[in-house]
Amino acid sequence: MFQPLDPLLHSELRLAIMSLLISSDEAEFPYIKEQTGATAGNLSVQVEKLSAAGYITVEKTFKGKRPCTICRITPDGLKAFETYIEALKSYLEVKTN
Amino acid sequence: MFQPLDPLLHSELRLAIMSLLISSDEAEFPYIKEQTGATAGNLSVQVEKLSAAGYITVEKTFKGKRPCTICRITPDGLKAFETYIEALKSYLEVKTN
DNA sequence: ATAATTTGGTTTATAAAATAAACTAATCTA
DNA sequence: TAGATTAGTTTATTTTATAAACCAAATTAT
Repeated sequence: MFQPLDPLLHSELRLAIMSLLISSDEAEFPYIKEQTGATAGNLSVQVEKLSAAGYITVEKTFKGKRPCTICRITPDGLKAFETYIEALKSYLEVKTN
Repeated sequence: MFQPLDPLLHSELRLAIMSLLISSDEAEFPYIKEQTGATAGNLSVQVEKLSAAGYITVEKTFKGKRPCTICRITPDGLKAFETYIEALKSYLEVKTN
């Protein structure tokens, strides 16, 4: 009937992060922060969770002299996102039986 | 960019309850319990939250001698559900800009 | 008849999650 | 060189989800 919703993706901020990374393939921490309106602390925690799950990679590099954290979606992350959307449909479609 | 997701609906169980009520317009507590696979306790709590928000009504009646709790969606609930789906789309569509 | 079981829940306690506040460290600017 | 800004992380707090424990009535078995 209802397919389970991946709890890692069923979160407003983490879903927004994944959505951004699907669209832009790679994004810097401050950009994600600006686009999502999240606080840096919250974003840091959620990025770490997605990274720990293998849904995104986090590269810590430099942009000139300043630190620069770049996030990218992984194939696993893309797969999980697609599965999540499919699962969501089981909640959104009107059942006829 | 991203539209906020009504936290009352952005919950696996509450979303399932709302989904059932949209499809069947009216449903008994044990039926919802069976369809969602939720425990009675969890279901009771989430039904109460939806009821407190005015998204559903809860009628406590009897079926023969046994108590019977009937849930129905309200116009407000339907509206909120539709708004939630629209908001979700802002996370699921691939952005081109 | 009464003891055990089932039905239909509610209340309460616990575990997990989201979020913000506080903090660190380096760089830029006045 | 003092203050402000950037780029985050860590930690504490609040909120939420969930299950366990509980209650009451009805049904079934002994």
